[in-house]
Amino acid sequence: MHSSAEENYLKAIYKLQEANGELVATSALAQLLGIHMASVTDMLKKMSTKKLVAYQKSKGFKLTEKGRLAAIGIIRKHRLWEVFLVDKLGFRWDEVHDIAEQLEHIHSQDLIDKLDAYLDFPKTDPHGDPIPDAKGVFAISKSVLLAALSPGSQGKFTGVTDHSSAFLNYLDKIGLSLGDTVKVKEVEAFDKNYTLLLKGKKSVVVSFKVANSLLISE
Amino acid sequence: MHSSAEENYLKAIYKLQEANGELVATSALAQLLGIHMASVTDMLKKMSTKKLVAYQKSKGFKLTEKGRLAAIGIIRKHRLWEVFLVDKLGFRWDEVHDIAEQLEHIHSQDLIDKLDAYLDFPKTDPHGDPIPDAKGVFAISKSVLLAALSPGSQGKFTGVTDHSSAFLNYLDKIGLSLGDTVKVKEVEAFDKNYTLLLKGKKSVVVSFKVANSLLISE
DNA sequence: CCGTAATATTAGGCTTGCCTAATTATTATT
DNA sequence: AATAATAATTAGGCAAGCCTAATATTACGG
Ligand SMILES: [Mn+2]
Ligand SMILES: [Mn+2]
Ligand SMILES: [Mn+2]
Ligand SMILES: [Mn+2]
Repeated sequence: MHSSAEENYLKAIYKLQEANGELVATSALAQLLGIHMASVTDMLKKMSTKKLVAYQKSKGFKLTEKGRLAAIGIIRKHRLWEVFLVDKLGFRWDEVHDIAEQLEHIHSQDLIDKLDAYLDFPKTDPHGDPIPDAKGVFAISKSVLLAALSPGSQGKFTGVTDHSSAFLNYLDKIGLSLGDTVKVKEVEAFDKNYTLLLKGKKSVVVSFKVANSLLISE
Repeated sequence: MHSSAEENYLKAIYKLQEANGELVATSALAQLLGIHMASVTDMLKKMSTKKLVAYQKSKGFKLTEKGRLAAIGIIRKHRLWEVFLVDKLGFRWDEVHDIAEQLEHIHSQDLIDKLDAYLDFPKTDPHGDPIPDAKGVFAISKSVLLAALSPGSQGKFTGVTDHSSAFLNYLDKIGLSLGDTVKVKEVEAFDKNYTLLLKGKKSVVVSFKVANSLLISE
């Protein structure tokens, strides 16, 4: 059984590896975890001994297969708990992350299996992020940033790349929800503002910054 | 916010205080928590500084009002989570304690409020133990040990004093469930075996040891 | 290729929560 | 009351995870 600290390292390393390719830097991990580099070096040596990461001194490190599977297990738990909090307990999507950060460290395979079944085996969490199955396999979803679409194209809003409360609340405010069909009506050349048509009814104008944080599928 | 270790101390002290009256001994706490006396003395000095316990060196200690309320808060969370695990996820009553031991340490008032509402404000947990309300108040329930009843008397089976899996499984096996109406048909003078009538249908014979672990109400 | 800046590691410490061994306090026994 | 047994505390240490300061390594501009 891994400690909560180890599990948080695993998640963070996984995230950085996904984003930036192979080798992860001490500095990047320290920044993501909000701790100092010396602490990261310390911990990585221990995790290396446990074969959770492959560590090359002063070069960088990456997850071993064992570490990768452990990381995916935590992510699975985090996202399933988020679904529970929103679907069953009625939390808003901007409120659940911090609680899930705690719940993801509960150790019980039986619990997570039963929770998964209770939630009817959800494929995505409240933010549109994919939930790996019990074997650690993610359903492949090909989505693109809304900011990459040209006027006239449309698709379904299926995820966000910014998970901050501020951003999620903003989306609530303008009435943009996961699953909405969105059509790019116009892209203003001057300031790159996007005019979007939602489900053919209302239209909203969002900045490039926002368009660049919305994931569109289909 | 208290650490999980502190919360476990609070719960244990509360339990001992309930069972044995006022002052709690270092040795009793050490035994209940499965740690050494020196560790308990250490921790109590810290918790005393935090005004969670009133500590009289070499005499004993007890919870302050602050400590008592904190302890009841943990018990409330533990029991609500047990209800969730049994009622919603389909765990058996003998499987939930260890998982609840972890879940009780999740810090979120909002979470526990919403969970309580989702479970429809249960008054007892799957073992018949009372769940304190949000203000820390227990509904007073006057129950007696089945072993204290004489032939002819009856009541409702509403709780157990032995929470072990072995005992709970045994009750499942003989078909005795929380809420059953139980009538004492006969008490064998020779070996103190109890012959019980369940809901007027089947009858079972249980030992004194068992009768002494069953709580009866009404 | 060299010096400097940026990255990373090492050394030494701290807090939490536990341990063992030694010492002191309390309680029980004669 | 003196002694023995039991309970409790103190002293000194350890592992996990963090920290700061010092040192080493790598990368980069000239
Ligand atoms: Mn999250
Ligand atoms: Mn999420
Ligand atoms: Mn329990
Ligand atoms: Mn219980």
